[in-house]
Amino acid sequence: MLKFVNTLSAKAEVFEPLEGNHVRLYACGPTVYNFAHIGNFRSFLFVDVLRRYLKYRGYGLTHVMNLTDVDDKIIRDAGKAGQDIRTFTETYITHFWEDADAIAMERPDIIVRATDHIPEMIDLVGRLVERGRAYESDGSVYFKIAAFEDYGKLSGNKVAGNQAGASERVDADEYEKEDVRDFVLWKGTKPGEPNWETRFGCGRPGWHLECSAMAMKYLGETFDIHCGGVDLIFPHHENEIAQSEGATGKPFVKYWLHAEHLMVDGKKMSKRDGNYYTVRELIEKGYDPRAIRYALIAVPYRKPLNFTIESLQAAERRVKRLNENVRRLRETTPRDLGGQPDTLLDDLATVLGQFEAGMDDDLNTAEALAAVAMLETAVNTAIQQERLSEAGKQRALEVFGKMDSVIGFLEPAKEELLDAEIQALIDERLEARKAKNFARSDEIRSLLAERGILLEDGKEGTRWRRA
RNA sequence: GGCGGCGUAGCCAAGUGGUAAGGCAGAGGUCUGCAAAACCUUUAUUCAUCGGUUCGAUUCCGAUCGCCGCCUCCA
Repeated sequence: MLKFVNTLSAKAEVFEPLEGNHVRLYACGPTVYNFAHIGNFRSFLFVDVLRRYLKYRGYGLTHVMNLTDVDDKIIRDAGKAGQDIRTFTETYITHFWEDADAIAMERPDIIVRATDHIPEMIDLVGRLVERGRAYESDGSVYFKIAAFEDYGKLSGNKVAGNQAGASERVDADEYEKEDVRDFVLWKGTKPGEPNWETRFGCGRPGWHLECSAMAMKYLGETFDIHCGGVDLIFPHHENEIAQSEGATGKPFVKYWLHAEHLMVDGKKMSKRDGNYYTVRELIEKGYDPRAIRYALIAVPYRKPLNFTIESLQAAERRVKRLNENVRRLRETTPRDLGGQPDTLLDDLATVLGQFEAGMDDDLNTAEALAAVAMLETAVNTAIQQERLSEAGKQRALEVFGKMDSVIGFLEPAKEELLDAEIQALIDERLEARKAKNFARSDEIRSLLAERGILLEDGKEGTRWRRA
């Protein structure tokens, strides 16, 4: 039974889609003003694992992700680059997907840009104004928190700016609000900023508004799951609830799921503090992208993850071993067990059960990965003891495939052909080894190495790989 | 100040009211022309500390210490 810890209740709840077998999922995407760092990707990979597991469990899925392509930092940095924001953000959107592809992130079904949804946002603002939950002031439109009783139900935070000594900052706000708690829906135009002409005047959308408008456009006024990082709980998601429920009078989201932060050296990784790694930077340093994926999902999503190069190196060894173990399984010739019981089949069932139990438990990837490791040991043991049956081999490959549809660490099976000359050398070496002619064997090994082919001798024969 | 999270072996980490999964690293062994890989064995009398509840707590309650996050843009 699939369970999630819902931020709304702070409890584990059994997952039941609102309608039949179909899940509607919204996840806040990146603000595309720079390269996303691996802390951002931890959050996106959590959503990736979630979407993969929902599909694994047989659910239909509509997964929407937004790209915030208009905000203060985008305007600032596009200005520095001398580009319009569309051109500027296009570059980082491209880079975002390059990184996402490298770490095997599946694409959401619907990917939307904020600037393509201005009419929907204005429509939402209109509904809030009609219901008395928003007001215009000095060219901007604000949400009136006093008119929305449920404000704070997600975060437990009733009021923004309640830190001791916060009054100065609130007073310094450049917009004219009736109440310091109120937040801006539509920002009145300012010189030099991109803006849209609307019935609420010339301006641009507030950040929170974007997600409410786009989520409801594609998923309806009430949908199943909304994800994001914990730092979005307040105020972003709290404000989304206020805007959406304030306009529709209906529940906005059934399950809110939030990923904890990635830390580096014990501190939250962030662009502002400069203590961050990007995916491309780690790849350039030679780390395996699949290992980056492993390191980012190995710790369950609701726990802070302290990222270190050591943890990445450990992940790299694991991913390499996993791929080699699967390759060994593919290459091993099964045996006839001669009527002896095939205990591997029992082990496979146990291990798959643990994998699913772990994932069912609020996506406990640590437990699921333990199951993967035990699967590897069970298979290797069967091979070692020469009791891998045809049925066992097929089932083991199937189980690896099922697990990998969720975790995504396996390289696709490569069918590489060797040229005839190299194949002849490998064959000759095999003969030399049989004849215990080790001098010739080593000589051929060197010849092959010069051609970029490395040999590895194992119990099941000699394997080659490209250097 | 308000709200919330965390503290398990050298490191990462799961987990439970009934006596500690898994991974990485380390040690020993099997195998091997050498090596690698693989497999086997081994690595926490103990789960930050101190109290309490209980037949029994790492797991529940309270206190203390330490670390982190949100309350301003943030994944």
